[in-house]
Amino acid sequence: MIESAVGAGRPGVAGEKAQYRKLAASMRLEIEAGEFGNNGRLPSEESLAEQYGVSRGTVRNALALLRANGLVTSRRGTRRVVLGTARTQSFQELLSFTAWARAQGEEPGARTLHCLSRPASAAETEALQLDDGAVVTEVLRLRLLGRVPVMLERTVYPERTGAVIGGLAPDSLSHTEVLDASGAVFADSEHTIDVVPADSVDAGALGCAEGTGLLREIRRATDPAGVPLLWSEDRFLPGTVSFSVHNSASVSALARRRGRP
Amino acid sequence: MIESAVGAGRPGVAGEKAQYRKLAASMRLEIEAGEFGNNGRLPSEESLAEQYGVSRGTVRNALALLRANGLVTSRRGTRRVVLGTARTQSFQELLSFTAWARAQGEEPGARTLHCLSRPASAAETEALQLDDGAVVTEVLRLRLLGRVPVMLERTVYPERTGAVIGGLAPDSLSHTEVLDASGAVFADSEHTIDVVPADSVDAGALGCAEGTGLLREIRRATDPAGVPLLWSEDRFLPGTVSFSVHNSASVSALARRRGRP
DNA sequence: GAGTGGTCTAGACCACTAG
DNA sequence: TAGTGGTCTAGACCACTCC
Repeated sequence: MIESAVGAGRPGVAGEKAQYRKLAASMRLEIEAGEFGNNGRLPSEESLAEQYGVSRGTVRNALALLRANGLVTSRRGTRRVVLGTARTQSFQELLSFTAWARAQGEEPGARTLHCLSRPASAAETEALQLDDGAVVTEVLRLRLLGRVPVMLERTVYPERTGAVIGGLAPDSLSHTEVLDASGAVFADSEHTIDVVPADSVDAGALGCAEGTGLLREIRRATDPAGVPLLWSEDRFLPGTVSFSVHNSASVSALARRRGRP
Repeated sequence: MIESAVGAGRPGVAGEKAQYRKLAASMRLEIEAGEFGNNGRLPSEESLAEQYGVSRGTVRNALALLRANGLVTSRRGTRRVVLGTARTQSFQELLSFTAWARAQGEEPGARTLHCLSRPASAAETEALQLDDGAVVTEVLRLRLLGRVPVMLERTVYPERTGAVIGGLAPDSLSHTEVLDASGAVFADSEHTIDVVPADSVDAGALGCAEGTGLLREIRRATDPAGVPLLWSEDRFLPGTVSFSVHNSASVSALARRRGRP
């Protein structure tokens, strides 16, 4: 085949998804529709390739996606098995409380308790990769589902992103969406989860007793170049949310650590 | 190249790792040693391929591993950037409290509070994919680091694995290692994390007040065929451990859920 | 022994970033 | 415009599972 590989590198139109992503989405629907049954076996890679008119490599890319999301197993020697319908959230929903709430069919709410600019602490300088003496914007917000307080959110933005956030109305909902629209691109995030006793601020805002164990999520998000975009500490009332993670022997993104973060 | 692909499918000796895994491990060391600096840029895929004498595909496999573990970014157009040294744990350490504790340089301990066989509840029948009326083995153990109680672990095994566990001495440490040795293979696991108030059993065993918020981790592990191997609920004293997860826009294994699991 | 997924190669074109 | 990662193809051999 001297004149091979003519139609490769398909995504011609900008904004069009890669083939393997479309394939993965399509297979995801089939799996969720119970096409192969629960604990059913998928067709072989080769037959999928033929069926969809793509190469085996593309099929494998698609399956790797489903594998990472915990939808199917994979092992040498036998066909893949359907593990279940692990509905993981989109990256967007994970970063934005607003987007997440809406996807759950709930009404998200926000009440800004304060929003100020100040010099970064040593820890923040480290976490956000700032220069010494840099200024950050700190926003403290109470987040609601319907009218029920659920979470207290303390977010710290570096100067550039902080400037965008600082000018917003105190009742505006999604800061993440605003940043998105301003051109910021969220690419990676690191989440740390533990329990912390409510202090007096937490207790006052969330309406719980001081000392109540709150579910804490610390997030740090970076753009595609690795530049930190925000750092945030969310404290959830017990019983309001839980986090779930899928893990496989081949790729493990979860870690347990000693003590507090 | 008519006589190409002679040396493909390398792993000749059983137990030998794939090339891309070795490559990933090697690059991981270089990154952790600060070879490219923090926020430094990696060599191009092509130059890595040449340097290590492998194809670009193999290099990409290796880099995908590092990417999933949050060590490097990747985007079209520029070289990869070092994100940091996200020391994620091996799958083994994540499943076995004993293995984890030892890797932290701590002395793991276990005290069996009870171990019994009984009919599975409806929820367990569902989670472990059992037949109606199946019997499970439930083990309740207090786990320690040094002499300090840290966690109360309630594990439910289906009949087959339970038979292996049932015959162990009450002070034996790692059930996971025993199962491993018995031929069970852990391939996937699903973890759910939230906060739960200590009940009287928790309080008595862990030495905390009733109602104290405990960090709860619910795990379900399956073998490569998707067969459930165990279900467990661990309750950690506050401040003893935290969990951390890495996430990227391309593959997200973390989800936030409403309410308790 | 047949079938299947895992690994590897070689080569191609494309989209994007940056000088 | 050159360099780089993303996507896709075609083909090969191997390790493993199961009949």
